[in-house]
Amino acid sequence: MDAATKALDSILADLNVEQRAAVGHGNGPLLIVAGAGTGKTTTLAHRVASLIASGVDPGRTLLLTFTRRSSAEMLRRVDGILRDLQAAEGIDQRTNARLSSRKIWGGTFHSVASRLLRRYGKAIGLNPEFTILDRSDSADLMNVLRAELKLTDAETRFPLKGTCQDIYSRCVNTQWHLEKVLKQAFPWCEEHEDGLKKLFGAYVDRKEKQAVLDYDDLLLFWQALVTEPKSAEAIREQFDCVLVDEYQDTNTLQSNILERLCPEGTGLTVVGDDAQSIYSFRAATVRNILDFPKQYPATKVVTLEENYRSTQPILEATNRVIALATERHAKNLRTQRQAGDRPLLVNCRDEDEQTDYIVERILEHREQGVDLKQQAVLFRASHHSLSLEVELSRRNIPFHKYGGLKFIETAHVKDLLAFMRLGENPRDVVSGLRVLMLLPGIGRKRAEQLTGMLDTDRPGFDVWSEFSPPSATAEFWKPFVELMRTLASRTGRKNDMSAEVHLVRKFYGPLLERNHDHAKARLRDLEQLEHVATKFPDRTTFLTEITLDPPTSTQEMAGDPLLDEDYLILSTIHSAKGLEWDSVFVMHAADGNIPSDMATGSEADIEEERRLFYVALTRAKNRLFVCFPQRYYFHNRSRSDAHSYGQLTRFLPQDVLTAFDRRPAFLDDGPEDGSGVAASDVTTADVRARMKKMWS
DNA sequence: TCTAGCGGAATTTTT
DNA sequence: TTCCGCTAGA
Repeated sequence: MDAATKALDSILADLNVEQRAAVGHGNGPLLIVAGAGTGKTTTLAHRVASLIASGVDPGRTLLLTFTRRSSAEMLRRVDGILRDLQAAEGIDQRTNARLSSRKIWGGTFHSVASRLLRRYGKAIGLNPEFTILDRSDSADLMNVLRAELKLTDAETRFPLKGTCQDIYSRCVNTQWHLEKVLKQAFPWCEEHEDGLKKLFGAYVDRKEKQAVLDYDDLLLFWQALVTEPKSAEAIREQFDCVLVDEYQDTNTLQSNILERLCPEGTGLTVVGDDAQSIYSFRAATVRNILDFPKQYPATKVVTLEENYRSTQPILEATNRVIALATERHAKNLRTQRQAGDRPLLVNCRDEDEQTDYIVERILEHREQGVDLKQQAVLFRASHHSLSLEVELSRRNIPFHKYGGLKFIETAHVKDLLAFMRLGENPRDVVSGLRVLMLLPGIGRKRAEQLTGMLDTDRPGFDVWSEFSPPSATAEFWKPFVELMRTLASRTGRKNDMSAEVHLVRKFYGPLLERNHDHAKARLRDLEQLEHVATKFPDRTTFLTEITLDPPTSTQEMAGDPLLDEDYLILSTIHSAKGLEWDSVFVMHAADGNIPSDMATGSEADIEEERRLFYVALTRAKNRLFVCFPQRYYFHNRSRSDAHSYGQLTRFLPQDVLTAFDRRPAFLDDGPEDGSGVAASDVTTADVRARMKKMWS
């Protein structure tokens, strides 16, 4: 055995048998079915590291992850392993920089697509200077076209812009015909099939004219790139190994790209857990992972069942929850960590009591030495945490919130970015219209006229100097055109991005105060954006990254976080995927919230909500709390105490509940005997709730 | 042609 | 409660 092999062995020593099998597997297609907390990241990182150590060129390795955050984490782990390896081999890293993850192509499907398209796009006739529309931009464009095509007659109630966007996106990502998509997912829009066809045709044309791509285009054109024989070969040539994390959340289009990238599955590794598939609303299909072995008959399947995260009592509960799912790769998670508290189902009288309970427990844990950072509160929908946020602020408990409305989606940030996008790509009419309509005196008509003037091949914004603005616009017009010319002149250069944001901010600030409430807070946001911009080398990178990978929490924008700072985590369950904490609180575990009322249309929807609940529970290492408010007040609670009774989530039926301890939030509080409420949940509340349902 | 104001509708998860 | 689209008046 030579030194290198020995070193590799010592690195693998910490892994279990299955993990080692996955890491050491050869070049054939590999499916790693990794249950929650079974060391999926560790395994994948070791596989990447060992590939590199065995001579695979990192620059020819493609690592596709679900978020930028997980990509960074994965590469960090790979580097750590490689460093250990070199130390074990006795190689000084400074003299041998060969083993490094630096050149790996890592990122999300979308960000990798954007890189590839900027490099090879020409081969399929794509202008590599494209700018990217986010979801709401693309809905705005739909809206413009909807009006142009006169599809908006009040009588027919044509679908709203967001719905049009959803339908279009689903067609692209499922690769189904419009008719089938409408029938399956949007039956109430079926009568508009012809109009939608017209709309989508126009949408495709317009995007081409404007040199803009939406999220779906990034994947669609990547697919084209690997289908077109000439470019396909170049791209396939580029990669020896392709590894995909969170495979259960990929869609048909993505699996199709992989198939063309790795014919027969050669060099392809996918990792995932069908029990954690929670993105079907984005056209992800759990079939991808379930059918992978059929798609690539040579597939080796490795199943990881040894859980390193949670205690046995927690695992007992989560196993029971997922056992009720209808179809899945068989798995039964086990752990060596026998000791620990049983998970707790906490009956709260109402939302306020839920908030109080969570806050008190969290503080108590901190007293016991568990950092806030090691505790998380999870919820189905972003707004579920609002009252908790208020209480945390009141008590001066710092927290970071993940998921929900992002900083980047707020009107003022979108406004500011629109200036820069227009500077980058004067053909980007959506940004053009947005920016122009900010100016007083300019509405839809004049904005359209002005963007039309840019349609010529004459570069820059000179034509706008010839425009004589209405009197309301007069004072803004000259500085505006000046600003746009400056921005245009900076295109394609390495630039100080914060200076550029500053330039726009100076012009836009006064307009913001005219157009929006809470101007002060919004202006502060823009200052933060200016600060963040310093990190980017040029405008193209800045705009691309901020659209494809927006900051996940508002606090993340506030510059470098202090490492020693401690804060509580609040997160939507979706955004909590792949993460773990010592203590986890799942709040609002009532039917209607989990599963969400919005997602109980079909059997498949409900199954996905079940998996979502499962994902939430499996984030916990040592302590798990499921909170359930029994009473929900109606919105104007100051005027009346009208309320309805919630029912415990249907994902915790009696035989699953045996794995939980049950307890009221506060034992000796309130007029009623609290323990009575806790002992049985079949009370008049249920009867009344059922009666209410009959009439609603 | 723009904008303010009114009434009705919707209300999740995200690259 | 907020957001969207439409209408009427400037």
